[in-house]
Amino acid sequence: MLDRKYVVENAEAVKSNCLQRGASADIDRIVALELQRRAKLAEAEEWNRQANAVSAQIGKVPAQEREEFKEKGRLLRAHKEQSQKDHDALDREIDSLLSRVPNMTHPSAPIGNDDHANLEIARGTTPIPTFDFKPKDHLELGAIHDMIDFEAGARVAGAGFYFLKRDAVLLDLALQQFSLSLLIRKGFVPITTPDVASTDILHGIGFIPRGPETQIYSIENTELNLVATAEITLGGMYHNQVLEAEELPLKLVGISHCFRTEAGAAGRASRGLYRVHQFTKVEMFAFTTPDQSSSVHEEIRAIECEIFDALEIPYRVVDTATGDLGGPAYRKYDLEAWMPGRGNGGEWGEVTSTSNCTDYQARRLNIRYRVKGEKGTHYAHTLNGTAVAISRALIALMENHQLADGSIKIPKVLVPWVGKDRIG
RNA sequence: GGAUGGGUGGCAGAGCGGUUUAAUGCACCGGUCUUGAAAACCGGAGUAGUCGUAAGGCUACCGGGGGUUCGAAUCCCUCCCCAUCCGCCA
Repeated sequence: MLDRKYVVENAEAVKSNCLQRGASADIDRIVALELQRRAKLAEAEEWNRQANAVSAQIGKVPAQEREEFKEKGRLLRAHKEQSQKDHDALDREIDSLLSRVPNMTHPSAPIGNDDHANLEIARGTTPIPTFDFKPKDHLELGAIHDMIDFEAGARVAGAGFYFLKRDAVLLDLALQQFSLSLLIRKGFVPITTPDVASTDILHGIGFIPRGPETQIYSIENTELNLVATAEITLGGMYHNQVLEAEELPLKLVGISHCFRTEAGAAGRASRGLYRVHQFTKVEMFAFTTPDQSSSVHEEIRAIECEIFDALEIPYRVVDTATGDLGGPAYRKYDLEAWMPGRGNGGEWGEVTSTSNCTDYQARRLNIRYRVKGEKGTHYAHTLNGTAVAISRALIALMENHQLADGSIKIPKVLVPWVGKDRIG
């Protein structure tokens, strides 16, 4: 959420930002309502002040005059209640309008309506493989080695769920172990998080759990929801907390299951593991001061590259265009891995994403930091980035490392965890 | 899940309907004293919103929400959390 004061004072900049991001938001109305709200607040406070003054006198006033003062107090409180009610109504309306206004945008982010405007800015060290045979997709490879069981997943939980079996399980755990230990070496604090979170935490991060197009599974008769990413729980971890500036940047690496309804995604290219309702993800998260966030964002991006280079998977890095940033991101980089089994002869498919959300999430979550010796507090900046999303990493890994006989080469860095250098 | 006791400023801890602008102690910052330090003494200090060029006002905040009252940290309801005990259980 943006700062109201900022919106009032920079209405034109906010408007043009909304335009670039394809967000329809009535900024003029927000500004007008906010000005009304402030006036109502001043009014309510003034009634309250007068009422307080009357109440303070009652104890000292002679008994026969008390009734008169009480009546005066009642009247003032009634005025205060009315002003307060008006104020609260304005406040709620502003809040609901403001929650649909996206974050401001990094000046270097490419401008455009959707992912076609995304800008490729780098490639990984592993070249796109050339096969002297017809490469199989991960579904065929999975079937050969009995690694993924979609039919059983459907029987148990419906389409979009699956069982990992045999070597896929070893790969799953190997990817987690490898990425986690790499991040621990880089100073990230390892964390396993709840797989559910309350609705207000989801709102704070920028998810809308109960809308018609929600991506979120909610638990009936509770305020709990299955998390779509550990970003939700890691960000929520410090809800309403004040951090010390000297402990920033605070870098976390969390492991969680991720649940997504994928409502409205039917029909999109989604064979196999690419778009599923549940997967496991190793996620980076950072709390920083405002002047640290850009460099930490670059650091997270570099770590994502390091991981996929180490996995010997070809990828490109994309600077996400304004129209494709979503609500909270100020800037976003995606890693798109080469997936030989996608489309006709291979396609890029998103495997990681890292966002600098500046203070957009921290404002609603009320996560602040304090500088020693200075008065007051400031909102922290939050960043998130995928280390490894297991399902998509598996696709890229299996399809890129396949050999003519259908066997799959295990990248060197995973061999210690898998216990062998080849599947099949 | 049941029973009981609790949630007050950075921490400890009083207050249980109106001089509370939340006592007091510790920790913290500044000052006096001292060659320096300690001790002692004096003073200061929370968060947020809002008004004001400023100095400085004002309002809210004693786990969250609601209620009673002219007035609530204090009384009532409700939810959450913590502690201890019991039950159950990976």
